[in-house]
Amino acid sequence: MRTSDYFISTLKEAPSEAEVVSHRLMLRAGLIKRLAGGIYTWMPLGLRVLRKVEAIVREEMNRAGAIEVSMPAVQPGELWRESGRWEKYGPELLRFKDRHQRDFVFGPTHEEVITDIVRREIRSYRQLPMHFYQIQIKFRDEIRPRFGVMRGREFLMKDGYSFHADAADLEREYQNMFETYTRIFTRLGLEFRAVSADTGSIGGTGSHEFHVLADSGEDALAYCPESGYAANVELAEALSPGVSRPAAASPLKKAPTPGKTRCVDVAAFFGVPVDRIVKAVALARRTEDGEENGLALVLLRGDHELNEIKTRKIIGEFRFARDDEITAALGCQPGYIGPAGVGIPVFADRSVAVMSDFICGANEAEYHLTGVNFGRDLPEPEHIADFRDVVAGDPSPDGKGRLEIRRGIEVGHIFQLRTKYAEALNCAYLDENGQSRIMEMGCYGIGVSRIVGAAIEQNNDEKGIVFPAPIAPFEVCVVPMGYVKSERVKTAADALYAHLRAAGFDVLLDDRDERPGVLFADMDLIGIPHRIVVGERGLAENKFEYKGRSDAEAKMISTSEIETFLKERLCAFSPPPVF
RNA sequence: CGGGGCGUAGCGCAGUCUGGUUAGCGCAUCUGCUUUGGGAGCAGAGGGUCGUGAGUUCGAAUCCCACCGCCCCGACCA
Repeated sequence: MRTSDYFISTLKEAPSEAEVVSHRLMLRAGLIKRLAGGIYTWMPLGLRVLRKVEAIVREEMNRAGAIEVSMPAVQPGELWRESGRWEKYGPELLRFKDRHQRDFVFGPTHEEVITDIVRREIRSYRQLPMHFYQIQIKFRDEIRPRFGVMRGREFLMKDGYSFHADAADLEREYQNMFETYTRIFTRLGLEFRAVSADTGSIGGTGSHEFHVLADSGEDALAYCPESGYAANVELAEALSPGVSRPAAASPLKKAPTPGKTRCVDVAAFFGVPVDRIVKAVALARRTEDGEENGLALVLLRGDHELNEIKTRKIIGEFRFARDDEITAALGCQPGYIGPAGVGIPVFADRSVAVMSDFICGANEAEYHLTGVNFGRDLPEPEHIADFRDVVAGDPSPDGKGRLEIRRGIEVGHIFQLRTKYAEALNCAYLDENGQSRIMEMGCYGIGVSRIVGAAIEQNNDEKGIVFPAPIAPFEVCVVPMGYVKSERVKTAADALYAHLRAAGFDVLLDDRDERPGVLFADMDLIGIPHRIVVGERGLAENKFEYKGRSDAEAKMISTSEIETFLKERLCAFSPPPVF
């Protein structure tokens, strides 16, 4: 491609709406344009990247034995009523009516549609297993779209659904997908990690998320370098401290702590580490039917955070209590509440259960208690369990080594659904004995458009994007110094461009009549991994100048050796040409 | 949903508090000349419903009200 025949639209300054680096760079490089909140046009350059990601995903899914289909984005509401998700999905599901006032949704996912197809098409165990996938636009009406295409409302997703006669075969395909995803993210050239994930209310035997590692990621991942354990912090278990509670040594005292409502402030006020503080989190519980079910306190160490998913599993559905509810139940505002003398259930995290002589709120405005001890000053907690997020340095749940924490962007998720949807939609087959049996089901997602944002989030510098070669919009660019002014340079650049194209390279010739600085800046910004400069200087010695996007220095390469040189540098897993 | 901020040319911004010439600056765009190895210089030009609507006023980008849109934070960390 020649830039003169193409469309490149870069900006020196990023629109002020963009906060995270990948979003800013995608706008500056002209990869995307915003149309509405969380809804973006993929401009030609960005589309090339998206298509390259898509091509790798498709190739590996096909290799793994999955079969591509394309299901409608618009789906009848009736099908969602049948699965029960019309009521359960909530406002993220975009619903609308057609001219006959029939309900429709814009699909956020396709379990209903694929299950409907399979229940009609597949009748015999002889036809199983079957794995269908598609790469298609989804819409989820996110509460708060942000970070450009990383949390957009409209996005491109690969979603696959597998159907099996039994759980063992589902397990086999799940493992197949685990390996396939590992291959996909490796080929994409990304630093990633697979972690155990929460299986939520669905249950099932397993779920893994694939995360691109980046400090700005929305998820925290716990992993153990020694044992290989890795899990989303949502899930990672905080083991019981291997110590028993020390005996009480200090008397109970009440101390004024005006204005000290945060644990760190209270700790600083008393001159003790924050892990000597116990904080009480007031939760308003709900029954399964969603009715209010009174307040409860969960006690955490001052340096720990409540894990909502774990808590939900232990005490059931809840929301955080409002200030007025807390005042009504405990007699003071948040900041000074504590477990002593309260008439509501008190739960304690394992790490709190082994504390003695601790500090906590006095349930009286502007006062905390010190030297507090279970058994002596207040009853033992009703329940002791794991309520907190793990932190760096915690022992690994598999008993070997200590955890470290890194942040990640979730780009893939594989899931053993078991029979949840198949049962709701009566998706059954006849087994060897002619008996009707419900199918086992797995689902496997990859956020194709999110990968583009995540890749940039992970790979950029002050000059712009540093695309991994397999997904760069072009593999190599030819940058002539004075294409319009120098006949010699023009001839050499044209010849090199033709030669590289014939050799199968995905090459961009920047033949714009611009100053060199403009060309360099744009090629750096859009992240082309390999650059060849054609100039009078080099040509005088029969040489081109090569520089990798992240190389510090350029090097001179003989014109006759440039093809071999480039071939050695290109990614071994080069995807097939896209256009 | 709650709090905060913003909305002026394609992008980044000033002007708004304290109403008053023809709404301004940088980048980008177009023309000419010069320049040509890291986002050039000079000269000139085009481009504006000042988010929308309704008010106050002799007069509104500026003040009042409503609405729309966008961004950030919060909706655990008591």
